Amino acid sequence: MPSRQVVAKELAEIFGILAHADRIRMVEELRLGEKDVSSLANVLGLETPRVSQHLRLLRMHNIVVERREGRRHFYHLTNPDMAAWVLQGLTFIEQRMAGVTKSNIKAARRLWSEE
Amino acid sequence: MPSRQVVAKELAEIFGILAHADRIRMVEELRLGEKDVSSLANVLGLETPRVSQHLRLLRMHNIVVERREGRRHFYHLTNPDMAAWVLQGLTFIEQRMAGVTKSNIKAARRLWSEE
DNA sequence: TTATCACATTCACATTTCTGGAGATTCTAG
DNA sequence: CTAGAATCTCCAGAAATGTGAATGTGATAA
Repeated sequence: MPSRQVVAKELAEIFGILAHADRIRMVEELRLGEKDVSSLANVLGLETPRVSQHLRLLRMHNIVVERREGRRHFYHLTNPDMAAWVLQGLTFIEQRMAGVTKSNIKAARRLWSEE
Repeated sequence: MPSRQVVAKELAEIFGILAHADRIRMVEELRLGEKDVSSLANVLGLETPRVSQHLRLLRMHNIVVERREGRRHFYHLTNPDMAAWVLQGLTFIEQRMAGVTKSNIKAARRLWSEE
């Protein structure tokens, strides 16, 4: 198969994994460093099983890395730059403006850019 | 709904639309300017109905813009920067290396970076 | 050691969404 | 009207989602 097709397929897979609001928020929550499952669940307002399943997917695709400490499982981004890259995608929703106010975008950009 | 959730949902939608190898290749094919449906179909080795379907999706989400000239429909990227952004995603598959050789990635990067 | 709690993962299942192919339909130029 | 170009419709098979229940593990106490 031509390299373009192979690579496009891989890219599509990455996009597919990030094609979920919960997982996007997880990537952004992990932008500054590791968090354990229950903190994530708490911050995102989700049940632990769901968070765990999302993490499994992210882990299987090497987007996050797990570190165990006692009974807690900490996760961090394999490549912290990914959070910024995802955030850059906001550039392309500003123009569609479909039900998304600019203020919402600004707010999110601000929140996910804080150190 | 908190702005972060709203924005994450929108971002997820963009990612979802790009989560298809054909559509990624289309975005890259359009990086330098407009093309009509049959040229796209030809370049990508797909049937026109399928290309048209993909374009419909991209159009509905303002990722591409249509321009008609006679019986031909030309499409171009709403924001040409998107092609570069998508290409940047390659950064994150280089580390996974799951069945994708580095040479494939380099080749694709080269091809989709040509002017 | 055993019992128990806390944290996390996995399983099973109903539901939803995505996909891709074939054919019908619309639209336009000549 | 005719032919070519592109789009739309329909549907069965595949994949992703979400929820609750069940199962693992590590720490802690008796």
